[in-house]
Amino acid sequence: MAEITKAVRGTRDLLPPETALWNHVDRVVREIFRTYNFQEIRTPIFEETELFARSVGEETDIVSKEMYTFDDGVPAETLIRDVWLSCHAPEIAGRLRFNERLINEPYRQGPHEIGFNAFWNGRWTVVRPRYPVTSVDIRQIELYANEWRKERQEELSELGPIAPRLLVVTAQNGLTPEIAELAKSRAIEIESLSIADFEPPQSLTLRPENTAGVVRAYIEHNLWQRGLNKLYYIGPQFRRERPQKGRYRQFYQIGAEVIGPATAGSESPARDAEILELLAALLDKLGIKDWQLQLNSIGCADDRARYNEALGIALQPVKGQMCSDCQRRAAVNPLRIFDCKVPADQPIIEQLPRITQFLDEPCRRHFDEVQKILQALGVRFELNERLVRGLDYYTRTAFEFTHGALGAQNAILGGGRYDGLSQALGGPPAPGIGFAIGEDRLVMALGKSAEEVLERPEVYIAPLGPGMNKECARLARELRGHDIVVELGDESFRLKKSLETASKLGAKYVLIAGENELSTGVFGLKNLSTGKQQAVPRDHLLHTIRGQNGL
RNA sequence: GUGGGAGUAGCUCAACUGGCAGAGCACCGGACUGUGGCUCCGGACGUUGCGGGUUCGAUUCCCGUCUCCCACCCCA
Repeated sequence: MAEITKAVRGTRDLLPPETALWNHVDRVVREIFRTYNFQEIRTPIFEETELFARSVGEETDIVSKEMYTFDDGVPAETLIRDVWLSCHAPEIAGRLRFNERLINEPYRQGPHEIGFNAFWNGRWTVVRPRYPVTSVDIRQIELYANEWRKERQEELSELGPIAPRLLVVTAQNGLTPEIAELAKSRAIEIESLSIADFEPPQSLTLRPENTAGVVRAYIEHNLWQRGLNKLYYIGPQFRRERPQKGRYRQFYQIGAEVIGPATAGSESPARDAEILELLAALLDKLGIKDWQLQLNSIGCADDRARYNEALGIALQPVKGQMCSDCQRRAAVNPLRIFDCKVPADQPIIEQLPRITQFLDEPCRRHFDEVQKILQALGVRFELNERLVRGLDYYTRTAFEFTHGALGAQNAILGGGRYDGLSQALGGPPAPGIGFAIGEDRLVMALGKSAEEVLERPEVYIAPLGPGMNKECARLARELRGHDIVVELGDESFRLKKSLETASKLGAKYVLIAGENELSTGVFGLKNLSTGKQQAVPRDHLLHTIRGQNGL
């Protein structure tokens, strides 16, 4: 068996000391959220596929090709116990498609659908027939069955002989007289199942982002009854895309959502400004310099509809001169044309209408107000009329924070308002605004080394000689109980080795504990940076270590 | 999914047009039996990403494949 020695593509291990950096970020982030009165929410790491299709948008790349989706219900480890021949009526073929890899085109043909069913671990699953079958011909069924069995002789022989049977499944729970007659004439045993025996599995997806999950939870737990909800999350997300700088298939996001009934102020521009100011404060507190806030409004759904139409008309005469990507975008998602980096296209793009020209009065006022508050707060921003958002649920305010050190993937976080999302998912009206920070990229932008935030042991205890481990364990327990970081050596180590190790670990003190010290009750405490050593009675150890911490 | 670059010791990297796979750092031990950093001496360290081909001989050339990096597509 091949050894598994590598993390799968696009995933990675976060190792110490780098994890210290991540913990540092988490700590700072939680502290900021605390002062803005946000509370943590933790949603499941997978949800029903439908949730993401409905919120993120069926047509987005995320949903159409970048999600980790799987069917719940077909056991990964299966054991063939019995093999059946089957034919089922076409109207239930859809219900049988619980394993896409096993069923495909051949099932779509003919008046009846024919295949082999295997009873695996107490569940029915379907084995793809090798040829399209166009009619119920028992002779044909037998032929396929024999071929199939021949191919799998080795696995099947361990299971003993298999009785050929005909499995009939129909929507009405029963055999058609035609099939019954055929089976009888061939002396084949018949088992009849109803459609209810084939429960379609649930399609699940590893979350590609967390806003959908939060809004789902908001609806599920009637969170609107609390008024305004200010929620944050930190956790892994999953996207099946080609790895690149700062882009992993399991990546981490820090995000927050402000959501609630409009009467609770959730629709107010004050919320937008508060979120943006929070982010500015957060980046500053993390010591990230040189960030830029790009701001735009993409209006409400109506504005966007009118704008899309105008954009389409404006593109009509000029799109032929644009790059092939843009021609494709013009057809699929015209807004994305503004992402184009091809120099030759830029003059054309400059001439296109801008979404800001199409904002209705409330949207315009909202956007103006956001800007005014930001100015009052001294948060610097740049209007970027070309900033558009890819996900379906966004409305009005859209923003990104970018950072120079991140290569082509220069966005460190992004977000915006999503006033219609709750209703799109079947919930109550609940305007909201949120953002998500790519934590992998945030850590990259920190410009700080893990060593700077790594906590070093304060005391290294060096037991000297046989029998000293016991006493030193006691000492360690005592010090740790007083919140002192202690590393413990071993009585077999020579003192030289202990000192070396302690020095490498960056410990402040070495506590020397040999037989002499034990009998006199006075221990050697050596300061590794000054090289000075003093004799400290056991009762004073804690006090001495504490007292010198500041030095 | 597409294009380009790269993969050699734990890390950073050498190895000429194909000829015994190396250095620095790190690691372990000793000099020094209870006093670190400096120094000296010694030690361990590899399926050259994986698989195939050409060759007397492949880290080197060819093909395939995997992974990483950079960019595209796209995106919080």
